[in-house]
Amino acid sequence: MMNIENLVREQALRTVEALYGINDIELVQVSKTRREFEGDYTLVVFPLLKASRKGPEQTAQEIGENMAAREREILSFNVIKGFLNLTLSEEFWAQRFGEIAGEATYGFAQDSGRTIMVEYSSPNTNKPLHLGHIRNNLLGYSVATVMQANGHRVVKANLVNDRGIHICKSMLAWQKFGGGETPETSGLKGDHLAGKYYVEFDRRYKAEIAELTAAGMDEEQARQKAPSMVEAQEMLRRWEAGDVAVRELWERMNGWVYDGFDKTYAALGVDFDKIDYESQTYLLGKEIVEDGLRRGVFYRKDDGSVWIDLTDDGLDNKLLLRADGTSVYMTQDLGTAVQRFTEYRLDKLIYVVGNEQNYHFQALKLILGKLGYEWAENIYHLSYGMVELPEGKMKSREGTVVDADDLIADMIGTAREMSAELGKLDGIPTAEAENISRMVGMGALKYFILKVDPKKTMLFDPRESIDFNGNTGPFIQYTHARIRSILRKAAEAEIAFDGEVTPSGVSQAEIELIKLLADFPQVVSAAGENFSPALVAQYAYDLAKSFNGYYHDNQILREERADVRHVRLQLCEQVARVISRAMSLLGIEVPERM
RNA sequence: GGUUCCGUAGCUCAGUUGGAUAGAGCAACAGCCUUCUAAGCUGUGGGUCACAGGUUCGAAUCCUGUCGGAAUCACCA
Repeated sequence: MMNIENLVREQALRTVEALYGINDIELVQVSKTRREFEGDYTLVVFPLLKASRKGPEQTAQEIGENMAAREREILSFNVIKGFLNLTLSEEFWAQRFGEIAGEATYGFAQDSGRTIMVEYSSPNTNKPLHLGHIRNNLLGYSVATVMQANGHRVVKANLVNDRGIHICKSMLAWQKFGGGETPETSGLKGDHLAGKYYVEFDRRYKAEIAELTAAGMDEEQARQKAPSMVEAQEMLRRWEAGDVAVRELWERMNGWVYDGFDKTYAALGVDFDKIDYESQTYLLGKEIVEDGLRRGVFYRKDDGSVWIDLTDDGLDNKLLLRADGTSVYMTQDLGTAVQRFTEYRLDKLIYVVGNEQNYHFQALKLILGKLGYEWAENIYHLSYGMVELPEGKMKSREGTVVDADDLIADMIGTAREMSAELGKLDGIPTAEAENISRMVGMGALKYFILKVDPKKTMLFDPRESIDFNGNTGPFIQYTHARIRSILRKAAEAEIAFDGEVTPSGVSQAEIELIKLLADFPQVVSAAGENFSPALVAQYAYDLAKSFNGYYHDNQILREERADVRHVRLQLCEQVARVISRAMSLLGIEVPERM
């Protein structure tokens, strides 16, 4: 099924070729006609004037007449300034609608044979997830789904940061002040429990620094000499040495955290095909560094540390191996990248990581390129903006973080209250009602996050909370539920509406919706090319919005002309289907009723 | 200071890669439920697209500069 814009474009090309000898498709610009003008597609004639050697109106008129005569899909045309507005026939739209309805996987591309890895989430195991992680997880999951819809094989990867000084801080504080507290004894979710002791560590640590500086030590030194920090570093050394007691504690606490994360992931509806742990991968990359040294891509300083000079590329010198031979973040990222491309024969590796790491990924890509890996260009850093609060950035130390679990519970709670207030779920069994509240609450949250262009910093105001009216997830879900309700009623009344589309039942109002339905495959492909679920979100909203207008102005079940009713019901079914599909790309479920 | 990104209505965001009179939602105001779900629909008001140049038939979009904001430039991850 060719997209209509291209179809019209080719028709226009045939005409201008015959008229003016133009055979450059680049000069043939076709776009959708703006709402305020009559027509479906518009040819911009300005680029053609040089060849036509006539004024804009005259050229447009001439092309219009020729196209209308030549192409049976073109019903009529009008000319405004240099714009040729073309109207396609109702038969054409009816036929296109039939094709859309008949395609089982409408909107989704054929197998591309390409494999794409999407790395996302990648949490630290010392504290619970917050709103920033929510954006990461929803984006990563949605981008992965969009890539699948574009026909690619997708590997969703999570690289858990399960080792390091931050984990030791939680462990140490728990060991000293925890009194044996476990998720079982206190009822606290495991990740929150670890977070509690991370905060406790920080509190003690700060107090120690204050004490030391008061005693005359300078701040930098106090940070290093504070007993808590000394102990935490000692613990990290013992961890690296494989100390049994430390490892046991580490495994125990991380186990609690994973149980907690699993619940949050389940609530968010995200999942992974491959979960790696840095404790397993952090030694990767050392031989790559050796290789780079041999080949003169890297250099060694007198102290033994290894570096690369990226100043010619506008960056700085970058450390790859410490003087003591231990690896840094970059070292292991080089190692994992090589491993992933080799193991999975990846065509693309997408890192969903916040924009605070732009520099790192710029360097990573450059270094891999300099090492001669030609796939380095297939690394893409999907760099998303921070989620800010009205007061500015979230700071865990100042307690201004919006906790993921709290927010999820809030959203579902609000959905529940709102349903009760509106009486929407009266008479529905409790379990189903609860499931609907969950879908709607999560739909509101997910849509709120995903409708924003990933690279932009976005603002979340907890006081105003997330809306359920207007340009929101629930609005779209509501439209779907409403349509499903009509379709249920049609089934009850035993009104059949399958089979061929009858062109006589298609008129302007229907065509407006069919046009939108026809856009869906391009939206999916654009979302893939731009790594932007926001395009899908915007589309779902436009479609729902349009349908609501249509619904308001037109009767469906009560329509008396059988052919018209037939088409309208088919249209309902297809709009519901495409809404549901678009929302599924965002990881948002749509209810049958709400 | 270098690099990257951002600046569109009071607020939150779109703007299909250069096209026509820049669009939604929220908030405000005025309407629409004995009729298929009012979490809906319709209308009103609200803009120097940060600013200044440039490129051209045409610029919110591309280029240059200025101003403002964010991130980053760690032997942290």
